[in-house]
Amino acid sequence: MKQIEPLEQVSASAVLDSLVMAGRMVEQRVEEALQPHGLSAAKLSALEVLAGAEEPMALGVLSHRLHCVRSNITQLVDRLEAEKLVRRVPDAEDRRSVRAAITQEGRNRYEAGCRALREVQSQMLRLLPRSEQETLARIVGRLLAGGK
Amino acid sequence: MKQIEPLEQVSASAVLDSLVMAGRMVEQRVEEALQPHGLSAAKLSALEVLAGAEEPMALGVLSHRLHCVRSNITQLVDRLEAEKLVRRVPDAEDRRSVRAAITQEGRNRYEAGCRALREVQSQMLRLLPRSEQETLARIVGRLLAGGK
DNA sequence: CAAGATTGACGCCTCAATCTTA
DNA sequence: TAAGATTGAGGCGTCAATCTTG
Repeated sequence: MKQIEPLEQVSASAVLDSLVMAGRMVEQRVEEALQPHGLSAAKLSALEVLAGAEEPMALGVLSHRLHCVRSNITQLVDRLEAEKLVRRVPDAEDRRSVRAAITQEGRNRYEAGCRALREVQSQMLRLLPRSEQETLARIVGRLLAGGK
Repeated sequence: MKQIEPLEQVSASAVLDSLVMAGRMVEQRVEEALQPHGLSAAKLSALEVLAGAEEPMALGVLSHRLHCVRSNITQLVDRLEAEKLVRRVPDAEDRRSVRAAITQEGRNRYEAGCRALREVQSQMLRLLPRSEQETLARIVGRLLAGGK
């Protein structure tokens, strides 16, 4: 007879691997949904913050809001500016600072991107009954809370 | 009185956002654990496949195993070769093909990386009781199965 | 000096174009 | 022609070094 195997270790890492794969799958689907609109998740996030702001926002502030490093924003805004979705405006009060202002074209693209995003999101959520969505949110929330 | 708000849409996207964040958190922790050993998740995965193979493996085969594109492997193997963890060897049978062979140094680093990986994995899994690990695996599995 | 932003270099991923061999 | 791999360009992220301004 075959010995019972100690599956804990292997199945344990499988949970985390699946979690990572699922996260990537969601990201992938979002990127695909945004692509026809000439947007990416990174660009949409930046536009979302800028669209919700009252005035042009300093790049340092934007980097905090997007949980990334300053130099990342420099390049992201470079790309957004090249597509005329955002404009760099000087800050009169602090001449070290550069602010990003969303353009009308930026707002339009942002709205279109949002619709595509909501579409693909509800499509994915249809894969899970409401109760499992709540369970997933709870478990993943605990994981995030525990993660340093 | 304030109207009851339709929270379904916002809370729905929050589940997916949390899922993506959790996946990234796991990846982040793995990268941090591997960094002291001069490894990344991408490098470790490649070494894992090569260490488990009987003979040097064609780069095209490796790219299939790692679910990525050929040119990605070209560069990944470039970096692994620069660190002497892998060697490119010509294929006598098909001179178009290049095979990657793991070196002894590669095997040593792979073993060290594996230990660090298991360590950080069990550390993260301690955040969830066994029953929730199983629930998470089931739900995430359904999501992965449904994702095209 | 410290805080803004930028630059350059790199990791890791993609795609399109190219080169060599089957 | 098609199948191997590579190259070049670009997106998105990091870090270290630099430049300007406070």
